[in-house]
This record gives sequence, C-alpha cells and structure tokens, in this order.
Amino acid sequence: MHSLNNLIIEFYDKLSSWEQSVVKDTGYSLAQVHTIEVLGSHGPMRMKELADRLGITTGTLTVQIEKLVNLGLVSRAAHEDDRRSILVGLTSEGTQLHAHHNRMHMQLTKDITRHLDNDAIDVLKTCFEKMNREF
Amino acid sequence: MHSLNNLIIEFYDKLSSWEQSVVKDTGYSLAQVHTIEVLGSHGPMRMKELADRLGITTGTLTVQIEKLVNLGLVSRAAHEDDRRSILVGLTSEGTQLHAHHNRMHMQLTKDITRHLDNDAIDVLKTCFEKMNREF
DNA sequence: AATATTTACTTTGATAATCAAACAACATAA
DNA sequence: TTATGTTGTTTGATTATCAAAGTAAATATT
Repeated sequence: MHSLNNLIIEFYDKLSSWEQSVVKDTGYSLAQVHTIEVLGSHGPMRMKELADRLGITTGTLTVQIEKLVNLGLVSRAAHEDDRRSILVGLTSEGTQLHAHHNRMHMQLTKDITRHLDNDAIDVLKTCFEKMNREF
Repeated sequence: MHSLNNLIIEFYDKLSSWEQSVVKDTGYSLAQVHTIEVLGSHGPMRMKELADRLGITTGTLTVQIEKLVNLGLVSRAAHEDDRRSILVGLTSEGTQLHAHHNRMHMQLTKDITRHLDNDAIDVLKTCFEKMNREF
C-alpha cells in the first residue's frame, strides 16, 4: 500500500509537469487552459459552479472570464431560470482549443500505456472507475 | 483507450482538488507545500534542480526559499564541490510537515482503493510503474 | 595562463493570479 | 412583506510569477 501511494504521487507529479509544459506551448496560462478544460468537458455552467470546480473564488473567476471573453474563447449567456446567474461556455474557438488539448491528452495516454496489454488495461480502467468514485 | 483517457483526466482533476483542500488546511500555500513535498521525497538538492522539478524559474524560487527559511521549514547549506551552488533541504520542522502531508496522502490512497481486491492492486501497481517510466 | 563562455543564484521591476470584503441584484424563506 | 441567503462584480491588498540584468564561480578556449 505504501508503494502504491508513492506510485500515485509520482504519477500525479509527472502528469502535472507534462500539463505545465503542454500548456506553456499554447501561449495561454495554466489557469486559462484549466478553465477551458472544465467548460469543454462539462459544458456551459454558472460562474459559481465553475469557480467551485476550479477551486477559486467567484471574484477571481470574474476577472479570468473577462479575459477569456476578450480572447474570444468563452462567451456569456443569460440563465433561463435565475436572473442573477449567467452561463459561461466555450465559443467555437474555445471548443477548438479544447479539442486540441484533448488530443494531446489522448496521445499521452497512448504513449504511457504503450507497454500494457489489454487485460491490464481493462483492470486499470476498473480501478480508476472505482477510485474516482471514492473521492 | 478514449475512456481510459477520460478516467485519467478525472483522476488527476480529483487529486488536484483534494490536494488543494488539504493544503488549505495547513495554512501554507500550494507552492510552499509542493516545495516541501519535493524536498522531502528526494532529499536536499540545489536551487536549479529544485526549480526545474517545480517548473519555476530560479528567480521565483529564491524568493520562495527565503520565506520557507524564515518560517523555519527549510535550511540552506553550502555545496561541497560547487561554490556557486547551495543545497536546500528540510529542517526537522519541515520534515515533520512533510511526514504529516505524507500521512494524508497515505490515508487517501487507502480510502480510494477501498473496493479493490489484492489482485487488482497488484496489477494497478504494475500499471503505474510502467506508465511512470514512459513520461 | 589568460581569456571567454557557460552556469548557478540573486535582485529588480513589471505583470498576473488570487483572496477577502463590500456591494448590487435577485431568489427564497418566514 | 420582510428577512435572509445566493450569485456575480468590484475594489484594494497580497502573493506568485517571469524576464532581464547583475554577481560569482566553474568550465572551455586560445
């Protein structure tokens, strides 16, 4: 169990470094790409929900979204039921960036699982499913 | 392969959130704890190496280490062979903080693997070993 | 040996990210 | 209706960060 813990930490650490270098190449900041990633994979959402997912305050997010809107990656829309809220989502340009980032991730996944056979991959998937559920 | 990719991203995302909330409780910043973590798991090292591992410039690190030294978590020592370099390492207080953080990680590992049997854990370990090698 | 180049670290000045607190608009509960 | 809670923005302060310039030491070149 101790060794598994270390392997997880190492995996997380290397994934962080990888993400950092991939993001650097895009020219956008880590926070910006992270925002794009969340909006891309979960769809449009309210400021509050997005802030919670990103682990920042709504005050910080307001400023960030403003920048992303100016960059043409994100757009704001009125919330149907709640006039206090706005829905932020990706523009087509933002969606494109998200797709590009996703392809990078996909390539990484292919690369790092290069030496795993199909049986191992099946077990690995099941493990991740079960682990993700326990957070 | 596509589903595995998503599982990895979700895992990484949840681990990030967990780390963020755990760090918040310590009263130190994420960057500070990350520095402690690297020094704790790899032992004392030079500024340059530490900066590279953390993905920041040495200029940024100089400032950060200064703070950590003032907080009593980190100490500087002369490098034996290279008089340009200094070795930064944890004080006993820093080591204690690292141990505490490690226990948190260990507990998390136990929690999330709660529903995995021994065989699955063995496969999981092997998968992580192989994946970590490919980064 | 003398000089030039590279490397390790620090300092400085500027920018970006972040938070907490105060605020305004709206929703919900009493 | 009134009181309370929620959502998002603004503001002022702090912190993290970088790039560039500077210093000192190591290494390479001549």
